[in-house]
Amino acid sequence: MNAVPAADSLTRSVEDYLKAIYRLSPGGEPAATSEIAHLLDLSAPSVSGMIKRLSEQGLLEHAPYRGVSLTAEGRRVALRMVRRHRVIESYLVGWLGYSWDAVHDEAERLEHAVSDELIERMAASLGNPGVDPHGDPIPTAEGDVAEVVSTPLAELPVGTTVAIVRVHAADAERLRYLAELGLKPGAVVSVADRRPFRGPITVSTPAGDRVLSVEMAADLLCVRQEESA
Amino acid sequence: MNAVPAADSLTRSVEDYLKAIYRLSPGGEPAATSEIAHLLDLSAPSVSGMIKRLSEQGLLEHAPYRGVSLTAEGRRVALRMVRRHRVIESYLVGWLGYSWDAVHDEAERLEHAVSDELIERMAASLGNPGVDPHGDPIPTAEGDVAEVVSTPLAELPVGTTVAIVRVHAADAERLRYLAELGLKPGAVVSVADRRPFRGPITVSTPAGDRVLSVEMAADLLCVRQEESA
DNA sequence: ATCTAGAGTTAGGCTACACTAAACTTGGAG
DNA sequence: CTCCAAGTTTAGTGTAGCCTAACTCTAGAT
Repeated sequence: MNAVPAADSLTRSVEDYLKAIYRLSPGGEPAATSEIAHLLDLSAPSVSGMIKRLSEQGLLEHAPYRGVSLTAEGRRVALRMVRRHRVIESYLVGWLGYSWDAVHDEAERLEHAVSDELIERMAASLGNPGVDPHGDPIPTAEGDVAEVVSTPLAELPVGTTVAIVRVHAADAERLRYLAELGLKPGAVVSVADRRPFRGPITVSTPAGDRVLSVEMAADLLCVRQEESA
Repeated sequence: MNAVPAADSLTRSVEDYLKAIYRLSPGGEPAATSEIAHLLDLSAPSVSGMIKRLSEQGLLEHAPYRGVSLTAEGRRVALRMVRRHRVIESYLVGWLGYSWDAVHDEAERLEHAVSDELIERMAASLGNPGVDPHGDPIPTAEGDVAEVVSTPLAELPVGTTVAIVRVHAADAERLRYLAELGLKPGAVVSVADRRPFRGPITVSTPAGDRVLSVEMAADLLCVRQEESA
């Protein structure tokens, strides 16, 4: 009745730890125990214990009191999980009518259960997209990520015209709100006004002006748009 | 990062036990510890221990040394898992190009990870089918199962014309072989010959005659076909 | 140069779920 | 009616992964 690959068979927990550490070390610099604990909603000692086990397994490099970083193998596993997560999110939005604010939890559970086969079939049926519904790049099956250099809208000067390429809002409510405002990946907007002292930012969109807090604008990653014509 | 329903939160193991017990008590009569152990590939003491826990949780009725049966609540959970399993199998075949012999393991893992929401969306996108690719009935979200009364092809007399409604082969190889022979749910066949002493059975199909062992024929569940014209 | 707050680790404990070995029930054979 | 084999349960362990409490290290303030 049961017949799971089992060869590698990393547990859900292990996969979550590796993914979290990957998230926390964008450049490869070590991640702190407390950061991991906070991200995974666990106690610091639990994380300490798991770090020890994963180091012994060769998935992490641990300098006590100095933080952890992924080994090549750990990074491979983490990227595999990220690919899974983003392919699943894309599939749910693309084929099953989910909205982009509702896919995270589902993907969080499914990413541990799907086979590589299924992920590849999902990706293929979507035309092997390069980014997920939030604009986050989907690593290839070989583990390559195409990171686009982008700037938070919050840091752009007045007058700039940009395309939103990525939306990093954590929670569903924000995502829903941003979608209502038309602020999704692909949208072309320009910064119309910025109030001082971290005051609200006004952006012009094809559908009208929107006023955003700085925190909200920090979630919108943009690339400068070439002026056409 | 994690936000799973959690309210009910039965573990994978528990879900597997309940599903196994459901499978073993088609009529509600108790299932034996050893049968459960065999089906789940566990030791008998492990099963005994779990039975105790699940009885305390009100999911099982346990008469020591006499076997276990599901409570109403246990049955509800089991049927939910069966629905999940069969909807997933149907979806993989219907939309992701899987063949019917390749879906079992995938469904076995996914059934524990999907949300009710996703199952309903999958079912809807298939037009809420009543049976899965093997012809097994899919319980409704409310927990009703429409069992069709069927007879194993192995028990039919020569001359009978039947429609195959359900194929119970356990392993992928057999399923692949049967598919090659055109012996799938929906196929209309008639029993052309039966050799004595559990000898081979010959069935006529639109695509030609097929010779099957009794064991193979026992996997093909059929309903008598009304003679038309 | 020292002290101390805060981060990190170790110690010890708990639950879920598996295992083997040993003890117990049951029902059928004699 | 007794005995035994098969099946079941109890007893005792082990591992994964979590927790709290207590201890240790590091780095910044004085």
